[in-house]
Parts: sequence; C-alpha cells; structure tokens
Amino acid sequence: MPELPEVESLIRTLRDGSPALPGRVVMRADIVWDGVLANCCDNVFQASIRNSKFSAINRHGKYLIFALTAPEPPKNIFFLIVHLRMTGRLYLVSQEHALSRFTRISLQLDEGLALRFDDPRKFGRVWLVQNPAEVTFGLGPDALTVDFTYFASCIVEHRRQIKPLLLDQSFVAGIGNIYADECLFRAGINPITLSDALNNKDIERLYTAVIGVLSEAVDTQGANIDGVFKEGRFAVSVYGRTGRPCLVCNTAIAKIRVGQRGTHYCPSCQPLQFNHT
DNA sequence: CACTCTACCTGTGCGC
DNA sequence: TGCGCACAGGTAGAGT
Repeated sequence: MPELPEVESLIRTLRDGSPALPGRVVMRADIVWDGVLANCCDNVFQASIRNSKFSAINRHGKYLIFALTAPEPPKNIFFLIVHLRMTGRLYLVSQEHALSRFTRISLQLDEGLALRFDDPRKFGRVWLVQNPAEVTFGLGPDALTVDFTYFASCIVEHRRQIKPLLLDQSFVAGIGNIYADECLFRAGINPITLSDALNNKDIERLYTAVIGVLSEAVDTQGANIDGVFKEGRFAVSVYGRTGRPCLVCNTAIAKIRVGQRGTHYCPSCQPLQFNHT
C-alpha cells in the first residue's frame, strides 16, 4: 500500500529518474476507465490536459500533485492530482509498452513516452484542478514536516485511541496502516492508548518515531513487505509479523483489530499502561 | 465528538 | 482442481 514514503519515492523517480517527467508534453490522454476521474468527465479531462507541459512534482500526504503549464498564452498553471489509494501504480514507459489489463489512464507524451496509471482495485482517483487545495483542503500538515507543538497539542486535545488518530489524515497527512503500526512500536506505545493519556515523554517519543520511521523509509525507497509491497528496502518490525518474535524482546507479535484495521504490536514492548477514564 | 459500519473494488490465499 | 469466502485497506458518508 503506498503511504507517504512510497509516494515520496515515486516522486523522486519521476522527477530525477531517466526518463524524467518534468518538461514532457501531453500529446493525448487515453482514459481506459473513466471512473478514475474524480472531478470531471472524460472529454473535459482530455481537452484540458492536451498539449500541456509537466513541471514541478510535489506531494501532500499521499496525494501526488503535478503542476502543468497550459500551451496557449497566458500559459496558466493547473494541477493533476493523483491518489494511488491501495493498489494504484504510476510509471513512465515507452509508448510501445503494452497496456496492462489494469491500466486506467495512459497519457501519451512527447519523446515516445507514456505516463501510465494502473490500479487493479479501481480505488485510485485523479483530479484536474486550478488549485491543489480544492482537493487537499481537509488534510493536516504533512507527517514528514509536522511541527512538534501542533502534533502534541492535537494529541492531548483529543480523547481517541492513538492509532486511529495517527491514521486520521486531517490530523497529520501521510501515515497509513503499515507505518502507524511501525511508529507505535518504535515509540513503545500501545495502539489503543487514549491520546489524552499520553504524557510529554510519550508524545516526544511518538513524534521522534513518526519522523524517524518515515524518513528512514523514504531513504530506503519505501517498505519491503512480503506479498504486500516490495518496492523498497525498509524492513518492518511488526506489520505482518503476527506470531513471530519481537525483534527487541522475542515476545510473539500480536494482531488485533483497532478501528476495523489489522493492528500489529508487541504486547511486551507496547504494554497498555494507563487508559484510566 | 468519537466510534462503527458500509461501500467502493478485486487479487490473493486459505480451508475443504 | 476448484469452489467459496475472509481478507487486505484509504477514504467518504451515514448512522449510533
């Protein structure tokens, strides 16, 4: 599942890899499945993006934000927003490369290239907007650069289980199920601890864990999880390791459901200490 | 406000 | 081999 580190990794590949996306011009848009278009119809999408040139690539949480320059003066800037959700994939290939059965959009570019969006589950969406905030207005600050004061005050001002709070994109943007489990493990915090029961030291450890886990995962091009997501080299400690020994204390990793999500943790390293009411 | 459930989807992997 | 089914999870929206 692409989360913040996988999305950031993808941006770097598209921006700095070879071939690179910035500077490429869209010759034609092929919408293979129009359910992927979140805010416009097939015709409008094709007409709007045609002959536009890709420039900056950015990200807010798990949303990819592609700046494009329209061809005719005044050459206004607009944005293609992409959310990969769970199984979306975005990649640059030669136009000769055959479409996969899961290709939903193929953008034909100059220089014989194509930007493909594949998504078996059809959960991923794309938007075309004048301002990225039209899509990202509900998101909290990006998890990689969130500041401690904001982070700490949101935690104590709410009274929610800490894991669902970490997953709440309006609190911080970018953490998904895998990294939520990893961050809580590193911080030694039980996933169902109520947020207002955390003291300053706990919050500091959690903040350090969030920034640390996510930046390490970015540095290693994302997570490496058997059968789930194997693009990168970031080794998970608890996610998907149910029943296997904790890497710190050898206790069997437990799996429970928290807010309808599979949740992995070490009962010994992450004891539930203070959920008084 | 916090929570739970459902819908959206389909590939994968299990038990039988 | 093949069938049925639980499972995976990001997000929105409705309901408790």
